[in-house]
Amino acid sequence: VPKAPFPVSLLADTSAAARALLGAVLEHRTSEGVTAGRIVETEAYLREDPACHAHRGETPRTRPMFGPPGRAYIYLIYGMHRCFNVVTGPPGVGEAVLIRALEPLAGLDLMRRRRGVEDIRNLCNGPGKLVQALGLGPAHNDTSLARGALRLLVADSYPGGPPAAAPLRVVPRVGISVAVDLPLRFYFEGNPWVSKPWTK
DNA sequence: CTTTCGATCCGT
DNA sequence: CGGATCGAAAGG
Repeated sequence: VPKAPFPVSLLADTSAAARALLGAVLEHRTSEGVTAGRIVETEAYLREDPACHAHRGETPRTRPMFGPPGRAYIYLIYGMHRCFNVVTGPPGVGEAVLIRALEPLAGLDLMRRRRGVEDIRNLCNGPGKLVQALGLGPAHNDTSLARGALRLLVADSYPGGPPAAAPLRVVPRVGISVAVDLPLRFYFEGNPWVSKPWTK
């Protein structure tokens, strides 16, 4: 099965992209091995959205968000974790889709080693967790997802097949303090790999 | 320059 | 429920 890159044309509209990315595969190849997972939970962050890092304009940190779609935006949060985004929208518009959870597909033992946990359910069910499981870091920030060690692929082109069909859930986002009611979080109902946000 | 605080996770 | 841990961004 040839591995096809995820069509960048599907990233033009950020909300639609957040939906379209459900089922796509994120794969990272390193000397340690290959890790990959299917995207099962996303959040859209928009230009006129106060919860969006790029809302107050372009800064050194948010620069990747203003670049062309199909690249990575990875940032440090709480001084210890990192979050991975797919840059979306036209160049010059600071928008992106946060990847919140993956269904582990490949390299599970490597993921376990990197995460320091055994339970498969705790490998990629959170934005910080999946970054750690895939071994992503600052070096991947602002890199292309079309080619290279970190790739975004269409679901059908990856061993494991496409995701099962289920009702789409569109609900408020997790962990933000502004624009808390915008329905910009996407996942399929009943998917067991979706994160379980901390009730705080 | 100083202070604040976050698109999180984990152990208790 | 509190702590870790640090840099970006806001405030003075």
